[in-house]
Amino acid sequence: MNYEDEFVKLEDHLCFSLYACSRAIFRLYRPFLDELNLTYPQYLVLLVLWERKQSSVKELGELLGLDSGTLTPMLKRMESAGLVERKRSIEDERVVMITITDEGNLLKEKAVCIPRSLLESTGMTEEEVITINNVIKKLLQKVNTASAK
Amino acid sequence: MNYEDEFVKLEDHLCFSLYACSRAIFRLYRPFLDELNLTYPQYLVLLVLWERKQSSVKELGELLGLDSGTLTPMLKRMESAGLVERKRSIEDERVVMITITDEGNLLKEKAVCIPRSLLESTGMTEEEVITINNVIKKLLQKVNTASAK
DNA sequence: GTCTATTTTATTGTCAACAATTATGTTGTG
DNA sequence: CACAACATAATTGTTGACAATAAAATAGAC
Repeated sequence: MNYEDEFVKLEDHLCFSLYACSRAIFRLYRPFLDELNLTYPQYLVLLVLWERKQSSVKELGELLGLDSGTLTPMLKRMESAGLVERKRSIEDERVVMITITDEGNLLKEKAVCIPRSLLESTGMTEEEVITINNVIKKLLQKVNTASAK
Repeated sequence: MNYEDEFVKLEDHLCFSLYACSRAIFRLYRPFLDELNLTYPQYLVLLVLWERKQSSVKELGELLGLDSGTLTPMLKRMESAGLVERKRSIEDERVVMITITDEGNLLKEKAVCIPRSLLESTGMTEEEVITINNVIKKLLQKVNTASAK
């Protein structure tokens, strides 16, 4: 059977499955993140900053695959929530450095249990998740290679 | 090694991989969909309507996992683009039926080659894609079961 | 050193996602 | 019938994505 003979059904589009699945997991995260007053993308920014304390907007964008049109307003919201600081670099005034605050660091303690809670609520094993993640990471690489051309 | 010992890095979060991958594939679709003046979510709506000609907003929402706050404005945009019609059902005036127009149907011919083009640009085989899709579909089911509780 | 090209962030505008609420209509129970 | 419970869409407000553009600073070429 050929891809084009019968135009594929919704559920047979890999992109749709990924899109639906990503949003479905967002929904699982929400109750946990609500307690920390975080959105999922904000949580991702903190994941980066918990590791490295500081990052330029550009680096964040590269890591998360987001551009300044997304990050700038988001980081400003996080700044007014007291989670991060935004300061222009002195060496190069084009770059804006994002630094995590003490308050932002405190959230790490509360957030550290979230992945495990979610794991349990789906009834999956750690190994399963790692296996699937490896599949997706490989796919992501292929897609990124394709779009770079 | 335990999940919580070292708080996992960005790329080890399955949710992040899915989220990043979904957006990366959106980017691959964009040039093709731009030619049809469609966004990816609009393309998904059409995928449904190319199969069944007609659907209520509620059904669309269940199939796509989107609520009326997302669908209503989107369907209105598609209506003013001439792709669909919105009409309240006579039997039950609460439901709004979405019907595809001739113009909307015409797009199917142009869209039918998109999945294959994307496949080729990633250099993946049809089997690979189907395999990954099955993994994601299974994951989606587990996640949806978890959030239903 | 000056001019041009490049880098980096910010801004603007459009479209999506979704929670919370409202409006309207239907169904079920007494 | 009347009234409550429920179902369906629409609306409103907030946050994200991202293209396109602008603004500012730096680096490179000559």
